[in-house]
Amino acid sequence: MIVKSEALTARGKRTRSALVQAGREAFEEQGFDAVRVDDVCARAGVSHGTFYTYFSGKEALFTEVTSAVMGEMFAANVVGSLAPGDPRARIEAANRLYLRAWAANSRMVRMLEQAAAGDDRFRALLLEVREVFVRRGADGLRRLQEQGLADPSLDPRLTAIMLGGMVEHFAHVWLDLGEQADEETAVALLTKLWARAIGLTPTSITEVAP
Amino acid sequence: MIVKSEALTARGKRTRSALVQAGREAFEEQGFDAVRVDDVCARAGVSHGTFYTYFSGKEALFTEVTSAVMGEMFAANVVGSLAPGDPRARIEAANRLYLRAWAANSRMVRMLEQAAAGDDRFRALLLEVREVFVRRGADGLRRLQEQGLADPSLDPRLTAIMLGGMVEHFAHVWLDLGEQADEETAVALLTKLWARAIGLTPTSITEVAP
Amino acid sequence: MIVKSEALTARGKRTRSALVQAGREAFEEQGFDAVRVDDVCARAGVSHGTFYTYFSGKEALFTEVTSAVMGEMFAANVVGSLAPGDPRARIEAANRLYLRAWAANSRMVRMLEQAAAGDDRFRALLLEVREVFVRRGADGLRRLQEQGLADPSLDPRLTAIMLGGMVEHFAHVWLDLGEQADEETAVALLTKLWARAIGLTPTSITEVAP
Amino acid sequence: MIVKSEALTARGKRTRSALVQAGREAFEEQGFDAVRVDDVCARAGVSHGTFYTYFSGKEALFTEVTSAVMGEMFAANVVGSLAPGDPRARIEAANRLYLRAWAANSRMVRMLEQAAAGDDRFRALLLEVREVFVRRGADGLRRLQEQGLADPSLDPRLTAIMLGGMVEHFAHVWLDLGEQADEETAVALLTKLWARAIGLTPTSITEVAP
DNA sequence: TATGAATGAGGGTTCATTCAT
DNA sequence: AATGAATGAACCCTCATTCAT
Repeated sequence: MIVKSEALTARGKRTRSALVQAGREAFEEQGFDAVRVDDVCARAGVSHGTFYTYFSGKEALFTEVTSAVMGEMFAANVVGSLAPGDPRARIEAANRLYLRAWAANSRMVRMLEQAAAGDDRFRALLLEVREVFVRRGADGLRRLQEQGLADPSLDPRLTAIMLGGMVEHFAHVWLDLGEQADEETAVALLTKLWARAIGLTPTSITEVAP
Repeated sequence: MIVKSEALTARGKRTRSALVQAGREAFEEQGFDAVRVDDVCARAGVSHGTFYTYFSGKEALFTEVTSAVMGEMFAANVVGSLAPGDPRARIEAANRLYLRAWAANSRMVRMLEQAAAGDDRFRALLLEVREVFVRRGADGLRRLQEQGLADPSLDPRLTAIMLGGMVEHFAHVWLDLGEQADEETAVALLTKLWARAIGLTPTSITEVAP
Repeated sequence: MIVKSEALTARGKRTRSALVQAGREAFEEQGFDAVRVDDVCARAGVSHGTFYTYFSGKEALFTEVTSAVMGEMFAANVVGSLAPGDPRARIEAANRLYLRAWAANSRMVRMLEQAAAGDDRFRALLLEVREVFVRRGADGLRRLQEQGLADPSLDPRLTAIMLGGMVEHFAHVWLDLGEQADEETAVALLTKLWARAIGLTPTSITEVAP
Repeated sequence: MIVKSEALTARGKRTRSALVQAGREAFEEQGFDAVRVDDVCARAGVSHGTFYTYFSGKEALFTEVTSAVMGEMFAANVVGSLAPGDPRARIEAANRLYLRAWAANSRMVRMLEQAAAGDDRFRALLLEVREVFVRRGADGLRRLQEQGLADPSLDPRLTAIMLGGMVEHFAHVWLDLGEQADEETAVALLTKLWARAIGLTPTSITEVAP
């Protein structure tokens, strides 16, 4: 008797999203295996019987939570694509957004990575999200190459994976492992390294924003 | 009545290392939580009871295994430091060694990352290993800066973290997530990106370091 | 707030009998323990809560259903008693009716047997129904004995139990366990065995019916 | 880590058979569904964890118990076939043995009937046992027919099913439903009914086999 | 040393029943 | 009358660990 989001009374919707929220917090704090269904229920303030009204089990909740997080990551990426300006500014904006998306979702993505090691469905979800970021990075580089602003000999996909990985990995070290750094410094350095790595030609008069 | 490596009969040593080996395989394939002590014993061809002759529990075995892996990572790093040649060649050699070290230990390091999220002792071990790599990268960069071969404005530590992360993360994407690439191409590109990112001045005549 | 059959709106009556019908089907297909109240409600097209408007619980529904079935068995028996004719024809008619009553109710009677093993109320109901059949059989035999048509040394009750059991059991083997046989052959053989077993004297000129 | 009968230490064998014995008692008293694994463990005097050392679950225990019971039924039948003497004496001996086999196993056979309704594996086991009895009865009748001692027009299989069913069913009514009767009377009546039903010719001089 | 039987805390899940709407 | 969300007792099962042999 599992109930989906649709066709729920207001009360049901409230309970369901309380469980999703509680689940997200629990997974982030403890990891998939360490989370007990009862923990989630206690956080959400419902009995454990109620849990099974909405989800078939712990894994189903996890799927729901990760999907939501991945959705946020997608959204962050879309917003980022609106950034205008000269190439360097765009790279900087992208890096900043990327770092912030990670700041919000880092733990859950790591949980997903963990889950992906043992379950192909999670693996597929992970690869799907990753692909969006890779493609966006590769497209950006290709455009610069076409405009003669970046080294045309670089393989766009592989380069995007490597430099994107640099940002993603730094976010992890920074946020999860406690490496000290402030956002401004980090974004500036990431941008400098990225720009130079692709051989970005400084547009003759690089008027920096005031 | 746990027995350490020292003071063991030959038979005891054999049993113990069979358990460590079996444990490593099991952890790599299934992850810490999914591994049951029985799995390890079955792999090692030993009865359950025997396990506790050598280890106080599953966690103790994990500690032992991760320590061994970290030791291999250290060793790889040390070997890498012997590489001679011009800066570019040294960076290339380091990247190649790094990728290979990951090829051998990627899964266990990820397990350690996972364990680090919930246990401070594992966290400390992880940070310790990471520090070795970071320091080596930072030292290398500082030397180049002193020789006037790299951009002196770069923060050595932060830059080493970022570029080292690029390599580490690529190894993960390549080996664990199945991104297609051959080692030569990957090493060449990583090296090119790394070198350009730090503003490496192409040394006209490759004077080997003293 | 359980509502009985009397004093119900038309709508209420419809809902109630939908539940009884759904319950009978469910019990026949799955057995008492395997049936969940939700199954019954789903079959009846009613929400869980509504069930308890009409029945105090699963057992109450079961009681209702079995009572109905037992009623049908009684009715079958009554109809059978109207059969006229010579003794052999009456025995044949009774056997045929008995087999047919089982064809319609076999599963539910078995459920009742099952329930009777653990609950004295069901046991009493079962014995009550059985008694009707036994008594009818014993009375029939006694009449034949008084008429000098059957072996007077037979204990009427015990004989009725044994020969009646033969018919009942055959019905079970035939219908529930899938033994191949057609009704005509079965009824003829049961009648022959029964008649001979009680030492039925062939009435010299048996033709009664017009 | 389920352990079969073979390859067990003496202690293991003791524990295992204690569980089987406890299981049999529990199933007989309460029926499959009502039995809790913990009940069985308590009866056997072991912790519930131990149960799973020997059986994969409740159903596996039930399979084991029913197999044992069916084995006893087989054995009873084999012993019965040794009975010598004139036809009437043989029928009487068979009926007595049959009643006694039921006295010992009645409850478990009913459990099996119950289980057979929902599980084809149990159904197959039930049919297999039943077939042995049917075949034995049919063979006996056929031999009498060939010797000119019984009505040759009777279908041996169907007749055996019906008369065998009479005995089986009486056993149930007698033992499970509490119908009052003593064994001697019951066996004598069953034998008389059976013999007359098949038209057994009284052998003038009852020569017992040497 | 090695064995494997025994233990029991701990966790996931089901489902009859209650109750506010 | 009907609904369906919420409850929690009751069960099944796993597995790390202990211990007698």
